[in-house]
Amino acid sequence: MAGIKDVAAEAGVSVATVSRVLNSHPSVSEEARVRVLAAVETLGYRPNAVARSLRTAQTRTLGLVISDVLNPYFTELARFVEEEARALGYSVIIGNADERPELQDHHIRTLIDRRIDGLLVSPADGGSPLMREVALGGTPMVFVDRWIPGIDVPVVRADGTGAVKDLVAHLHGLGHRRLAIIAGPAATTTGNERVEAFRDAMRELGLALPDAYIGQGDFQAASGRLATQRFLALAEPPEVVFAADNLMALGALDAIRARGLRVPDDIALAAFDDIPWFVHTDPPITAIAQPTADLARAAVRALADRIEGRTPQSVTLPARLVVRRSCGGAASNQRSDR
Amino acid sequence: MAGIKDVAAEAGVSVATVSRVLNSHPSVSEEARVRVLAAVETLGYRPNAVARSLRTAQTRTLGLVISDVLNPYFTELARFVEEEARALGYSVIIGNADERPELQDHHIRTLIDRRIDGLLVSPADGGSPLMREVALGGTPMVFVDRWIPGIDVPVVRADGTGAVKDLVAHLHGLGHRRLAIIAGPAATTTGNERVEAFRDAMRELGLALPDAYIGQGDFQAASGRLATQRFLALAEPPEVVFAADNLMALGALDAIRARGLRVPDDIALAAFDDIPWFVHTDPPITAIAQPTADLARAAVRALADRIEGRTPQSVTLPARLVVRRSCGGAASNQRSDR
DNA sequence: ATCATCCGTGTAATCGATTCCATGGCTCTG
DNA sequence: CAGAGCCATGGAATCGATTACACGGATGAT
Repeated sequence: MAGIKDVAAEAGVSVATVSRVLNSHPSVSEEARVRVLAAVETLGYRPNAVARSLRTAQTRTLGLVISDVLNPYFTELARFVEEEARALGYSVIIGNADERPELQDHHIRTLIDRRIDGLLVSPADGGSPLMREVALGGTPMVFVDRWIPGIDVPVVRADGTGAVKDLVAHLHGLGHRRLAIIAGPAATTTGNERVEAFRDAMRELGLALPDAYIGQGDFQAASGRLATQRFLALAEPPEVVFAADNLMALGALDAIRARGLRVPDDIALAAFDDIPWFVHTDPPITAIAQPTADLARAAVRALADRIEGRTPQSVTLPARLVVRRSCGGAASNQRSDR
Repeated sequence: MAGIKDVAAEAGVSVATVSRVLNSHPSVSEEARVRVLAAVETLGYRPNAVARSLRTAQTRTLGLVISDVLNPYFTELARFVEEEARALGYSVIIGNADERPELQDHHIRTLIDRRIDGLLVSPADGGSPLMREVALGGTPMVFVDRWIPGIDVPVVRADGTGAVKDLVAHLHGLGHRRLAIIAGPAATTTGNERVEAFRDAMRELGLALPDAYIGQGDFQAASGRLATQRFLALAEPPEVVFAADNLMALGALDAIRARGLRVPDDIALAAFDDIPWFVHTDPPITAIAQPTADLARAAVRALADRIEGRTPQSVTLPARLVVRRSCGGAASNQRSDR
């Protein structure tokens, strides 16, 4: 593969001049420029990004570590992150932690070794020593969706409290009183916040959230299934199950079906995170939608700000309730999404 | 950040010795080894992968260019590709082409510039000049799922002909005679092959596939919706719609619902590509499942073979039919997947 | 005892770019 | 017309690793 030296030889100039042309440095004569460009063209020269990175100490690459690529919410997030990063001239390397802290650490380490310019993380746990070290070590970093208290890094996330309040009011209005929730891992912020928001919203309406109505999940479908089986086995099962993410909602749906029950007639179901498939399930599922694209864009911009010496800002955007048929009532096939 | 020189100084040896220890070169005294390791530990030294790559001319990174990350089939593929690559000591950079050839070219170019060791591609089109050039240029490359005729590169894919035949027999057995298909883009191999397999299977049963029953899609939901609307507007609409991928099936489901029809009573539906969500749609959708994990593993291994000087092999694995309720008949909620 | 081998180690070249500094020619100014 | 300043350019240092080569000392064979 042709190098800068070959181009210099072909154009009859020095490598310094070639480099200047390629980086549009002002001090280059028009004649040299055209000669270099012609040489680049005939040789099909492409600069070696590895060599350039070594010298300039920047890779124009961002690392994105997410907890589960198979979760459509994160897939979508990743897609928009890449889009915005590309617009800003960065590439993205995605690391899938699969909700496993040690895998998360593995990815963070390789990304750092590769000298990525910045790191976007949705932590799978409450904070590995490594993550703290990296943040303190000066690597530009931004948390997205989830964050870790005590690590001083900008956070870009959605605030679901308003939407959860709307949801609880909606359920209350439909006559439901016994509401249960499948929580996410206690080690994640989203795992806790959603339960708290739910509990608060219920309290405001004078409803209690007994411990038996709090299932412990891990953001995976199987845990949603299990938690729901427990709910259904209670002497007084809940009238509504609210899953803290979309995969657990699917597990819940499974468990309900397996029990021979029907949604929403026998039991209602709602989920945090709206995904396209919820329109097509039986029945379509009422969900809380996050502004995924905006979150992704804001996160990338915050990270780019940090990298390029500007002051990054934490961003919190509101989530909103999308009512479908899974909780009963008249709300029908409305095109409330997209 | 500490460099190899700092480690050498700390350990009281030369950089060469440090490098030897780190690369487990045999000619190092036990004493030097422990001293270097200790120095590495106290300094928290991590080798700079960029510098190493420049010198060794390998990045231990694979590029994966897929046509649509939001398509669960490709998401899953990407996830298993990363898993296998990691097991083999490679990182993966994913490029999402969004079914747009120019975006695909962009990703290929940046990946080449970054000197990835090999490229895994599921081409979005019939073959850009760039792709041909890269393949000819000696970059190790493997096609996965889709491929480009005329480019001599190993192909790892699923063969759906058997499963399609099973599907058509299943439909025929249920009494369906007017079968329609929503095809993928003609520029993709999967777009054509699936139609051909369908047509052949029908012919064997003495059925014709009229042009009006071939919808042109682009593997996106919207195109499935459109094609289905056309089918339903025909004087004699089909009894079955078979979508060549999962997103178009979803679009078809939308169109059928919008028309006020019911699946499978009014019209049957089946899809190529099985995804977890198909279990939860209304009704669960009969689909042709690809062995995604095996495909991903085979593709990565073929690429690693090529990179490491062994002879890579093309691999074709059979897809299989998973019967659910969307085509009618007795096939019920069976757990036929996973 | 002598010479060849081998082993552990260090010095320096190398990968392919960017960039500091020196240089020579030119223009501008006083 | 001389000195200052600027511009285009090239030579060489540099980034942080790997590795070819040289070298001295120890070991083994004859």
